[in-house]
Amino acid sequence: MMSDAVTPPGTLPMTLDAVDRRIIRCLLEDATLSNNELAERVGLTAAPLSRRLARLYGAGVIRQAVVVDPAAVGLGLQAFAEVTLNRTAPEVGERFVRAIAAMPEVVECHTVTGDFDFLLKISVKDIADYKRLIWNEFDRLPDIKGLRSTIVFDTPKRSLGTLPDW
Amino acid sequence: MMSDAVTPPGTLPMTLDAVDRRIIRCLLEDATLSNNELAERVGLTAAPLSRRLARLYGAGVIRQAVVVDPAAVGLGLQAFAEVTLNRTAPEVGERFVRAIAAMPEVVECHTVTGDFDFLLKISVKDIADYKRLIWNEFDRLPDIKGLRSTIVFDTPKRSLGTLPDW
DNA sequence: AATGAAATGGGATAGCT
DNA sequence: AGCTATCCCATTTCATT
Repeated sequence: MMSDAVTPPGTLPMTLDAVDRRIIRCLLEDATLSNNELAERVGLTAAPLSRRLARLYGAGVIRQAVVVDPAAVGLGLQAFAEVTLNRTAPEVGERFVRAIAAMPEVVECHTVTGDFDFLLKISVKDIADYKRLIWNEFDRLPDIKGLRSTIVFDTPKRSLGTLPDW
Repeated sequence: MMSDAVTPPGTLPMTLDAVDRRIIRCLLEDATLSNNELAERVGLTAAPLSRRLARLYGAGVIRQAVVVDPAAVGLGLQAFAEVTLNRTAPEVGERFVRAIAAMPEVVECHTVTGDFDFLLKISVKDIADYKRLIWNEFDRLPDIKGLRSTIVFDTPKRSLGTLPDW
């Protein structure tokens, strides 16, 4: 099979071969693997593996992260908010993005197609905290035409990364 | 201020003090920090920091992860799908969860309040790939009453973890 | 009980074949 | 890519407050 040349953001195009993909797969399954364990699993020795890893990290294909368990730090409630703006001018959207950038409760902000403009993912302590966020923070923002909240019960599936079926 | 006792999933309750929180904050900002750098930033030496880290990882408060840049591996399209089921029996939902668990394109699945049952986050190559997923995979599933797609233009904010304003 | 200093052990990486 | 050697980093032990 051919290796597709792909372009990480802000970097040069990079070609991933089958070994690179196996490396990524293994790391997605277990990010705590040592280079020796990882090398063994992908059928390599430590040195070339180390070089490949450096390439992948350097090109921005993968990056290390530390994930916090929300409940463990007192964030018991997740929600999605569909936001519609009065888009009278181009800078309305940019102002909104700047505003939510300053709100730590807003964990993700996507601009989307459809009958709303932004889909936000929000992480707060509890329902009271969510009410405070909506009433005291969002309702202060200008140009918000509509906001629909969807509370998360639970999350039966979450995979930090995915790969096409190579 | 008091340290709240919190309960990571499947583990014993754990108390996080101010130093723990600073550690977590620093790691969220930069997961590649060495223990020495991290120790310096939180005002500790390497030894006690190492112990605190072991505690945090052991209790499941934080965990290491490797994040893949979707575009870099050929996944150029993100979407959200709001799914409504014919919930005639309790096992309908469970069957659905099992089905989407086998679909690598479904990166997240949340059960939610509101006028749909599941919110899915989906990561695919392009629009053609998305059509294939919806038409060939989802439309084969029984009990799906409705599905509304929302395509992501871009993601102006994404923070892998958040902390309450301690 | 938790910190800091020092030593030890292991893993990651660079040079070479 | 593999082997080897080096170096750096993480961790453990111990003394200390």
